[in-house]
Amino acid sequence: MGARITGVRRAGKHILIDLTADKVLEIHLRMTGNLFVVPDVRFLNTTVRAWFGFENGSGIVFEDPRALGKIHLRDAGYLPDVGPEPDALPFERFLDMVRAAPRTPAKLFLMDQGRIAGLGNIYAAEALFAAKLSPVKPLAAAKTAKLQALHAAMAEILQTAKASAYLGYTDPGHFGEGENYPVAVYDREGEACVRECGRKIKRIRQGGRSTYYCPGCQR
DNA sequence: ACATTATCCTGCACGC
DNA sequence: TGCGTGCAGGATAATG
Repeated sequence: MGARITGVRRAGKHILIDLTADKVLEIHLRMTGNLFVVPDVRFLNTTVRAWFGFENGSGIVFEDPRALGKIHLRDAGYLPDVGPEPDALPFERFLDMVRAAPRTPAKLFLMDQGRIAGLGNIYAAEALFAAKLSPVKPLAAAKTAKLQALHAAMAEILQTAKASAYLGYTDPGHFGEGENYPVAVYDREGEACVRECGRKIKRIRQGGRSTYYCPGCQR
């Protein structure tokens, strides 16, 4: 289309590539999507869903085995409908959000991108475990100390996550090894709680997805 | 107006 | 061995 890239930004899980002609390329990787810079766009594997070629033959490749990712061409000024990220959310404002959702289960509260951006199924579970909070109870019922712990845990977990994706591909078609996010509860059903509280991790369903938590220390 | 469920898609783990 | 089933993820549409 003859456009030039003028900037690259991120809002929550949305990647925003500013282009000339007053356009913005919005890319959401969802679960298995990934972006690569390749030296030659003539050689692409079968899981490549889209590619953007540069004048010299190199390009950006959007690879996504499960094809759940999304790409949209937006007008300049477009902003995805996501709330602030944890590290940009003052605790008092977080408290206001909590009080505004007195009946929403904690896990669903954390996963709503319109409220707070960045926490998916895995990190929401990890944040609640870190703060020793039940995934099914509303946060409004929790003590302030635990909410402070949760507030800090959200930012810390996402910071760690950005440095080492739990389910990232290091190469096209190959799961990353060794750099995975160190999960404490996610996908550990039946295993002993890492806090050695004597209980085993349970799995329940919330909003159609699996929630893992320790019934011993998350209350 | 709210809450739950289905849908998209593919690969893999599982049971028989 | 192979086949069928179900599940995983995020966001949204559709249904209750």
